[in-house]
Amino acid sequence: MKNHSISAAAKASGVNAKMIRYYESIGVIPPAERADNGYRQYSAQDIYTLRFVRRARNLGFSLEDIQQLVGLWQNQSRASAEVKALAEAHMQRLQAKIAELQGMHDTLKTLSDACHGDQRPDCPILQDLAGAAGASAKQLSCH
Amino acid sequence: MKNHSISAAAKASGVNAKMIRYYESIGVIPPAERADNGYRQYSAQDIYTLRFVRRARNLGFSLEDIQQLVGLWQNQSRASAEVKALAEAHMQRLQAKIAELQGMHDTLKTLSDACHGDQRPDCPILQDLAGAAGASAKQLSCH
DNA sequence: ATAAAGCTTCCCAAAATAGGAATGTCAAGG
DNA sequence: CCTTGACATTCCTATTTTGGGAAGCTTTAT
Repeated sequence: MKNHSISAAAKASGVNAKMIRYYESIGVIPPAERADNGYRQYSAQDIYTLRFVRRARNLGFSLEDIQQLVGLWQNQSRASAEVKALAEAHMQRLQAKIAELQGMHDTLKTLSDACHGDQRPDCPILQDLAGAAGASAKQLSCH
Repeated sequence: MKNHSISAAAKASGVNAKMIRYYESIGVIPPAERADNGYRQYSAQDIYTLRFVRRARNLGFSLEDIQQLVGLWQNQSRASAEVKALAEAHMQRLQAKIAELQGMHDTLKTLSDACHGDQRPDCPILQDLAGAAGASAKQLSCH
């Protein structure tokens, strides 16, 4: 039964109505059926799919990934190995990103700790960014 | 002496010529002086500034932040406290992002470990994304 | 009947980077 | 002197995801 309006589907799924139309337009979800007046209609199953998309977004999957995942999810005969491979690839991307951010943080921490943080203009953070010689500058140049 | 072309400045600073023009257009760096033929000219000091921008980008500062940092950097009388505050605010953002990504990773790891990853279509990852009841689903709904 | 709310499509914006087109300038070589 | 190639300029377009808004139609409620 396709009896939910787009705003009802939005509320039930947690996906903004604007985003639902966008996801449809780029093919992440199949085009919604239309009522006689042209309004989009959503079934409970459609809303499950939307919730699926939102959860995957919350896990940081790109819409491109999600398009694949939705396809696998709606395909009864898909192999779980495919899904696992997608998940593991995404985990690797997450780990790389985490390591990168951690490196940034550590470098900033070193610089910030060395900065007296008062009214004097002398500041190791800016000195380092300016390319002054020194240990932390070496760290930076490795990026 | 402003005697470097934009491509020379790009090579020396590590900032793409296209990006140099973009940074200038949005005011991250001041407008370059022009030679008689209209070409941009860069001094060694200008190139230092560009390198400064690149390093701050490598540390993940937004161009908005960098615009402030460049201003502070070029201002001889700025207080190091201002710089330190910017750096610490950025460190907090980094930590929050790291925690978020780590949470995503941990959730995916739990799901992936539970997935047998073979030819059978039964897959806990998809089940969870679909909103099936269970511990990991509860985790997800907290996002 | 009229007003409010909801739906439609279409346009525009953000941030940062990249690619290309059209045009102009400079230096070297035939 | 002229051509060629490299480099410069500006302007347009695209990317990704989300959001804001306008104009116009439909439904619902008063």
